[in-house]
Amino acid sequence: MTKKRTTIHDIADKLNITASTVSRALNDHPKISNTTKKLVIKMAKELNYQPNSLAAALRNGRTNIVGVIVPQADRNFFSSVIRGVEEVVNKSGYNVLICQSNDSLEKEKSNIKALLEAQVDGILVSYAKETTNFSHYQEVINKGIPLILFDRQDESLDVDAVVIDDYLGAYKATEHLIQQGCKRIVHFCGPENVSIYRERCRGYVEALRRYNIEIKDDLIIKSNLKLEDGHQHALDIIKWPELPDAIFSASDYSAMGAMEILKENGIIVPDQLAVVGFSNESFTSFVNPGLSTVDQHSKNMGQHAAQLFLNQIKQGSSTSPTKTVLTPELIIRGSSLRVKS
Amino acid sequence: MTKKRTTIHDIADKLNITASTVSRALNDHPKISNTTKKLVIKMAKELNYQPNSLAAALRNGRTNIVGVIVPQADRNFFSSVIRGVEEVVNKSGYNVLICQSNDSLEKEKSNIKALLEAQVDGILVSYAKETTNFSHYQEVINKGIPLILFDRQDESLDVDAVVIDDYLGAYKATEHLIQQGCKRIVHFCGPENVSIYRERCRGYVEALRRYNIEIKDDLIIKSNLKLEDGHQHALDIIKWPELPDAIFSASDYSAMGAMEILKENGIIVPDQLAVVGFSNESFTSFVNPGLSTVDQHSKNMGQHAAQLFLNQIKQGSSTSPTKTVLTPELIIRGSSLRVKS
DNA sequence: TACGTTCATCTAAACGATGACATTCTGGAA
DNA sequence: TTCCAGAATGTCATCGTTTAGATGAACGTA
Repeated sequence: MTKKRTTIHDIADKLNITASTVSRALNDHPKISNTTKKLVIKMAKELNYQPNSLAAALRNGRTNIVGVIVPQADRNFFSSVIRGVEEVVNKSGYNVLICQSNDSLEKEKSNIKALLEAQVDGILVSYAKETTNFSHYQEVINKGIPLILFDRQDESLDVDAVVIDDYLGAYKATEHLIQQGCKRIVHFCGPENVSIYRERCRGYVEALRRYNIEIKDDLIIKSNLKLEDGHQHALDIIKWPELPDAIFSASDYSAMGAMEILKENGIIVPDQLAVVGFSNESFTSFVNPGLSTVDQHSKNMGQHAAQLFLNQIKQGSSTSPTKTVLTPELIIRGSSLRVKS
Repeated sequence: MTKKRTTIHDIADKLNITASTVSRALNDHPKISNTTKKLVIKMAKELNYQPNSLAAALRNGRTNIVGVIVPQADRNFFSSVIRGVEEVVNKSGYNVLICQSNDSLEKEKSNIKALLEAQVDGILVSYAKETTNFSHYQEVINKGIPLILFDRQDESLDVDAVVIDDYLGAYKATEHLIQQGCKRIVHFCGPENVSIYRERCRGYVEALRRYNIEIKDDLIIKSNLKLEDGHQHALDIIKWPELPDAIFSASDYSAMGAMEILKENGIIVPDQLAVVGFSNESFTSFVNPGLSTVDQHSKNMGQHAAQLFLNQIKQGSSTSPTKTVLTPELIIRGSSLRVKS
């Protein structure tokens, strides 16, 4: 049935040498003669030898696995980040272990636990919306395992991070709406504990201020930013005595949800009410009108995060954490483009 | 800096017992007295003991990791399957290692290699569109590692599989179009080496036959089924001397691509041309008109696949492979619903 | 008292790869 | 011939956990 796997000992026996020589030959150690190396490699092929990475990992404390925790892998943004990470770390011989937190703190904790137990060599995280307490990360740091945050980061944690300039993205989006003639702009604002949402809100507020538009608290709607939240907010909004003339949502999903309800109720987007989302999810280009949004250069972010990890591995724990900020890009589509008249 | 991790030996020393007793106590071995167990567990907590799963894995040949290979993790269908798998296997103490093949045979091979090297306890795969040769799977089987195929399977491989009844899904979709009065129905047909696409094509053909509609080869368009392919096909179609009255696409993406071009060219969906896709991607409900499609009960499929894996683990390699077939569900939206007149 | 049982624990050998250190061998310099 | 340097390989302990088999203590029984 299950054949016993070949080990370096089997190879050694066949060639009348020792396992350590085989090990060194396979690792291209300089002190092993070329003839031996060739013999070993040939025999390894012949016996269909597959290294047991567990044994190696146990011995030298490195698994060559990096763990990535994302809220949801089926978001275009996160899956692109993951692809970026893979691209970079694969080249250095690492594999990627993906976990989903479903935006739940509990799941995130258990993910961290699983990754630590699997002895990954590093952990890249975009934390859950629910996460407000970071003690579980402290354990990662204490263990000396490289930790890199991407997209969602926290100032209280002194670790490497890659983020986009959410402030700038939101500023650009809001400015664009203002330039389209909008004055009463609603903002769907995400959970306060997540810094990206605080920043997006700040960008929104700042743009209004710069253009001398009054900031009204009741135009800022706290939201969980899911599709259904968008539905609900839009249902509320259409009951207001005076309709706003734009929505800037911190997420494409809630923006989409709002658009659906608006359409159902005969409110014309963008003429009566312009909409801008955030993330450049793939569906934003499918819908009609196309949903204006902010692209986050996701793959780039993944590559950056991976590079930070590799740097940490090389240099040991770096002196001071590196915070990389990428510049987002405003993508203008039909949902916010008012016909000049 | 990096503190040395506590091992069972540390616990043993503190309590003046041996490591083997500690190991057994932690594993709730029946021959260990309750008092010792309690002491060990208490001390383990005190020293913040975290088992080294690598060592355990090396010793007993099981890693408690299952590998899942999907073409693309950001497809709603696949990410739901993954969630289903996770749900089931987590309960039995397994973790899930996700790999993406990007529909490339080479990447798929390297994924398999990586999973084997990581010594996963089982592999669940939906193979790449490019995959026509299954020798890399043979190695998995030879090693005695449980292999389960989902969604995309191959009859030549004698392994457990969970699929939906693609034939039935396609039949229902085509029948629905016929009942809406369509007679010239185009089919976007995926690569022949992938059985699900063969089956979908068969369902399409059979429905036409049953309703005595002539099957015309030039209405069956071979496609890679991406968004861009849909664009291209639609561009071709609108140049035909006689427009078809419906498209049944084996994928939501190519269906979407076609809809975009049709709209741009002023062709009204569904009145002039009805469209049905396949997979129930999340965007299908966002677009206008909503895209009719076939739901594949993805989470259910993941749960089933995971269960098959667990069964194999329990029973050793099963006598004869189990093929589970789930029933798909036709979801009718605006893109295929013609107003009765 | 001698002996078998049972229970709780200990001993020691794995699992497979690695690397510091020890050993052997070769050729060349003194 | 002797000695040494350096190249190539061997020895052996180690990573942390698990487990078959050995050991020993406590108890009951004849």
